[in-house]
Amino acid sequence: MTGPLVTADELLARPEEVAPGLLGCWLVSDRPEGTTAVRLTEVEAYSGTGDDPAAHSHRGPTPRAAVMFGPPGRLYVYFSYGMHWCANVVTGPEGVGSAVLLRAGEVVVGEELARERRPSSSVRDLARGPARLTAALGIGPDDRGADLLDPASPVRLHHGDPPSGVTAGPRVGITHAADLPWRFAETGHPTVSAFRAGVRRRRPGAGQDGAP
DNA sequence: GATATGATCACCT
DNA sequence: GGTGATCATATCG
Repeated sequence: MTGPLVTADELLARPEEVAPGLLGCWLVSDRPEGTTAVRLTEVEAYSGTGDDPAAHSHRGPTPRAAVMFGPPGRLYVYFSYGMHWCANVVTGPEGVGSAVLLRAGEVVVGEELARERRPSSSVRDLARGPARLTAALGIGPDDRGADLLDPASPVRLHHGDPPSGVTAGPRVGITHAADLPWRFAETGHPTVSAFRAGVRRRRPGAGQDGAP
Protein backbone atom coordinates (compact mmCIF):
# COMPACT_ATOMS: atom_id res chain seq x y z
CA MET A 1 0.00 0.00 0.00
CA THR A 2 2.41 2.63 1.16
CA GLY A 3 5.89 3.22 -0.18
CA PRO A 4 9.04 3.38 1.92
CA LEU A 5 9.40 6.00 4.62
CA VAL A 6 10.91 9.31 3.63
CA THR A 7 14.46 9.65 5.01
CA ALA A 8 16.18 12.59 6.69
CA ASP A 9 18.64 12.90 3.81
CA GLU A 10 15.79 13.74 1.46
CA LEU A 11 14.79 16.71 3.63
CA LEU A 12 18.13 18.46 4.00
CA ALA A 13 17.96 20.87 1.05
CA ARG A 14 16.33 24.27 1.21
CA PRO A 15 12.59 24.01 1.91
CA GLU A 16 11.58 25.40 -1.48
CA GLU A 17 13.64 22.58 -3.04
CA VAL A 18 12.31 19.90 -0.72
CA ALA A 19 8.66 20.99 -0.90
CA PRO A 20 7.80 19.90 -4.48
CA GLY A 21 9.32 16.50 -3.74
CA LEU A 22 6.79 15.97 -0.96
CA LEU A 23 3.92 16.15 -3.43
CA GLY A 24 2.53 12.66 -3.93
CA CYS A 25 3.89 11.45 -0.60
CA TRP A 26 1.51 9.88 1.89
CA LEU A 27 0.95 11.27 5.37
CA VAL A 28 -0.28 8.30 7.41
CA SER A 29 -2.10 8.60 10.74
CA ASP A 30 -2.57 5.47 12.86
CA ARG A 31 -5.05 5.95 15.70
CA PRO A 32 -6.95 3.66 18.04
CA GLU A 33 -10.09 4.29 16.00
CA GLY A 34 -8.41 3.41 12.70
CA THR A 35 -5.93 4.48 10.06
CA THR A 36 -6.28 7.42 7.73
CA ALA A 37 -3.83 8.70 5.13
CA VAL A 38 -3.69 11.49 2.61
CA ARG A 39 -1.63 11.81 -0.55
CA LEU A 40 -0.18 15.33 -0.49
CA THR A 41 -1.26 17.57 -3.35
CA GLU A 42 -0.35 21.06 -2.10
CA VAL A 43 2.50 22.33 0.11
CA GLU A 44 4.28 25.59 0.98
CA ALA A 45 7.90 26.23 1.93
CA TYR A 46 8.96 28.40 4.87
CA SER A 47 12.65 29.12 5.26
CA GLY A 48 14.50 29.60 8.52
CA THR A 49 17.63 30.97 6.93
CA GLY A 50 16.62 34.51 7.78
CA ASP A 51 15.37 35.51 4.35
CA ASP A 52 11.75 34.63 4.99
CA PRO A 53 9.83 37.03 7.26
CA ALA A 54 6.69 34.92 6.89
CA ALA A 55 8.23 31.91 8.66
CA HIS A 56 7.29 31.35 12.29
CA SER A 57 10.97 30.72 12.95
CA HIS A 58 11.92 34.18 11.70
CA ARG A 59 12.11 35.62 15.21
CA GLY A 60 14.21 32.81 16.60
CA PRO A 61 13.40 29.64 18.52
CA THR A 62 10.42 30.86 20.52
CA PRO A 63 8.51 28.20 22.47
CA ARG A 64 5.97 27.86 19.68
CA ALA A 65 8.52 27.55 16.89
CA ALA A 66 11.04 25.44 18.80
CA VAL A 67 10.14 22.28 16.91
CA MET A 68 11.06 24.00 13.64
CA PHE A 69 14.64 24.16 14.86
CA GLY A 70 14.72 20.46 15.63
CA PRO A 71 15.89 17.66 13.35
CA PRO A 72 14.31 17.17 9.91
CA GLY A 73 11.22 15.01 9.65
CA ARG A 74 9.59 16.24 12.84
CA LEU A 75 5.99 17.43 12.80
CA TYR A 76 5.55 21.13 13.59
CA VAL A 77 1.93 21.71 14.62
CA TYR A 78 0.59 25.16 15.39
CA PHE A 79 -2.74 26.65 16.38
CA SER A 80 -4.21 29.25 14.08
CA TYR A 81 -7.06 31.73 14.15
CA GLY A 82 -8.27 30.48 17.50
CA MET A 83 -9.68 27.26 16.13
CA HIS A 84 -7.47 25.46 13.62
CA TRP A 85 -4.44 23.20 13.80
CA CYS A 86 -1.99 23.19 10.91
CA ALA A 87 0.89 20.78 10.27
CA ASN A 88 4.39 21.21 8.83
CA VAL A 89 7.30 18.89 8.10
CA VAL A 90 10.57 20.23 9.49
CA THR A 91 13.27 20.34 6.81
CA GLY A 92 16.94 21.24 6.58
CA PRO A 93 19.64 20.53 9.12
CA GLU A 94 18.82 20.78 12.82
CA GLY A 95 19.03 24.34 14.09
CA VAL A 96 17.98 26.12 10.88
CA GLY A 97 14.24 26.46 11.40
CA SER A 98 12.82 25.60 7.98
CA ALA A 99 9.60 23.70 7.36
CA VAL A 100 7.06 22.81 4.72
CA LEU A 101 3.39 23.49 5.43
CA LEU A 102 1.05 20.70 4.35
CA ARG A 103 -1.78 22.56 2.66
CA ALA A 104 -3.92 19.88 1.04
CA GLY A 105 -4.19 16.23 0.10
CA GLU A 106 -6.55 13.58 -1.14
CA VAL A 107 -7.75 11.00 1.35
CA VAL A 108 -6.44 7.61 0.20
CA VAL A 109 -6.97 5.52 3.34
CA GLY A 110 -9.81 5.64 5.85
CA GLU A 111 -12.23 7.85 3.98
CA GLU A 112 -15.05 6.72 6.23
CA LEU A 113 -13.17 7.74 9.37
CA ALA A 114 -12.16 11.04 7.83
CA ARG A 115 -15.79 11.74 7.05
CA GLU A 116 -16.72 11.06 10.67
CA ARG A 117 -14.16 13.66 11.71
CA ARG A 118 -15.45 16.18 9.16
CA PRO A 119 -19.16 15.37 8.87
CA SER A 120 -20.41 18.08 6.57
CA SER A 121 -17.60 17.84 4.08
CA SER A 122 -17.68 16.59 0.51
CA VAL A 123 -15.09 13.97 -0.39
CA ARG A 124 -13.02 16.51 -2.27
CA ASP A 125 -13.00 18.92 0.67
CA LEU A 126 -12.00 16.34 3.31
CA ALA A 127 -8.34 17.38 3.32
CA ARG A 128 -8.45 20.46 1.11
CA GLY A 129 -6.81 23.21 3.15
CA PRO A 130 -4.23 22.94 5.94
CA ALA A 131 -6.69 22.90 8.83
CA ARG A 132 -8.99 20.46 7.06
CA LEU A 133 -6.06 18.15 6.41
CA THR A 134 -5.14 17.93 10.09
CA ALA A 135 -8.79 17.51 11.05
CA ALA A 136 -9.32 14.67 8.56
CA LEU A 137 -6.27 12.83 9.90
CA GLY A 138 -7.01 13.51 13.57
CA ILE A 139 -3.75 15.43 13.98
CA GLY A 140 -3.65 17.88 16.88
CA PRO A 141 -1.51 19.30 19.68
CA ASP A 142 -0.59 15.83 20.94
CA ASP A 143 1.34 15.28 17.71
CA ARG A 144 3.66 18.25 18.12
CA GLY A 145 7.21 17.08 17.53
CA ALA A 146 6.23 13.62 16.29
CA ASP A 147 8.94 11.90 14.24
CA LEU A 148 7.46 11.32 10.80
CA LEU A 149 10.47 9.23 9.77
CA ASP A 150 10.13 6.68 12.59
CA PRO A 151 8.34 3.47 11.56
CA ALA A 152 7.01 3.20 15.13
CA SER A 153 5.42 6.66 15.07
CA PRO A 154 1.64 6.89 14.68
CA VAL A 155 2.12 9.73 12.19
CA ARG A 156 4.49 9.01 9.32
CA LEU A 157 5.58 10.26 5.91
CA HIS A 158 5.85 7.67 3.14
CA HIS A 159 6.72 7.84 -0.52
CA GLY A 160 3.81 7.53 -2.95
CA ASP A 161 2.92 8.15 -6.56
CA PRO A 162 4.71 11.28 -7.79
CA PRO A 163 2.50 14.05 -9.15
CA SER A 164 1.77 14.20 -12.86
CA GLY A 165 2.91 17.80 -12.91
CA VAL A 166 3.85 20.53 -10.45
CA THR A 167 2.63 24.12 -10.43
CA ALA A 168 4.40 26.79 -8.39
CA GLY A 169 2.87 30.03 -7.21
CA PRO A 170 2.77 32.56 -4.40
CA ARG A 171 1.94 31.46 -0.87
CA VAL A 172 -1.50 31.97 0.57
CA GLY A 173 -2.69 34.05 3.47
CA ILE A 174 0.57 35.69 4.42
CA THR A 175 1.41 39.36 4.49
CA HIS A 176 5.19 39.21 4.18
CA ALA A 177 7.24 37.95 1.24
CA ALA A 178 4.01 37.09 -0.53
CA ASP A 179 5.81 37.31 -3.85
CA LEU A 180 8.00 34.27 -3.33
CA PRO A 181 6.69 31.39 -5.48
CA TRP A 182 7.05 28.87 -2.68
CA ARG A 183 3.68 27.20 -2.96
CA PHE A 184 3.70 23.96 -4.88
CA ALA A 185 0.76 21.87 -6.02
CA GLU A 186 -0.01 18.94 -8.25
CA THR A 187 -1.12 20.56 -11.48
CA GLY A 188 -4.86 20.50 -11.97
CA HIS A 189 -5.64 18.29 -9.00
CA PRO A 190 -9.19 18.78 -7.69
CA THR A 191 -8.08 19.00 -4.05
CA VAL A 192 -5.88 21.99 -4.80
CA SER A 193 -7.48 25.29 -4.02
CA ALA A 194 -7.54 27.53 -7.05
CA PHE A 195 -4.46 29.61 -7.64
CA ARG A 196 -5.57 33.15 -7.25
CA ALA A 197 -4.48 34.33 -10.61
CA GLY A 198 -6.27 37.56 -10.09
CA VAL A 199 -6.30 38.64 -6.49
CA ARG A 200 -5.65 41.95 -8.12
CA ARG A 201 -7.35 44.69 -6.27
CA ARG A 202 -9.68 47.01 -7.97
CA ARG A 203 -7.79 49.88 -9.33
CA PRO A 204 -9.53 53.19 -9.80
CA GLY A 205 -10.60 53.44 -13.40
CA ALA A 206 -9.77 49.82 -14.13
CA GLY A 207 -12.58 48.06 -15.90
CA GLN A 208 -13.82 44.53 -15.49
CA ASP A 209 -11.32 41.91 -16.30
CA GLY A 210 -12.04 39.07 -18.60
CA ALA A 211 -13.46 35.65 -17.97
CA PRO A 212 -11.55 33.35 -15.63
C1' DG B 1 -1.01 42.82 32.56
C1' DA B 2 -3.20 44.19 28.05
C1' DT B 3 -3.95 44.03 23.29
C1' DA B 4 -3.36 43.24 18.26
C1' DT B 5 -3.01 39.79 15.04
C1' DG B 6 -2.90 35.57 12.40
C1' DA B 7 0.64 30.08 7.24
C1' DT B 8 -8.10 29.60 8.19
C1' DC B 9 -12.74 27.90 7.51
C1' DA B 10 -17.70 28.07 7.04
C1' DC B 11 -21.44 30.39 5.90
C1' DC B 12 -23.60 34.70 4.25
C1' DT B 13 -25.10 37.63 0.16
C1' DG C 1 -16.35 37.90 -2.43
C1' DG C 2 -17.18 39.32 2.21
C1' DT C 3 -17.00 38.56 7.07
C1' DG C 4 -17.54 36.52 11.86
C1' DA C 5 -15.73 32.97 14.90
C1' DT C 6 -12.24 32.49 18.69
C1' DC C 7 -7.60 32.06 21.28
C1' DA C 8 -2.36 31.12 21.48
C1' DT C 9 1.45 33.81 20.71
C1' DA C 10 4.10 37.81 20.47
C1' DT C 11 4.83 42.35 21.55
C1' DC C 12 4.05 46.48 24.02
C1' DG C 13 3.39 49.32 28.30
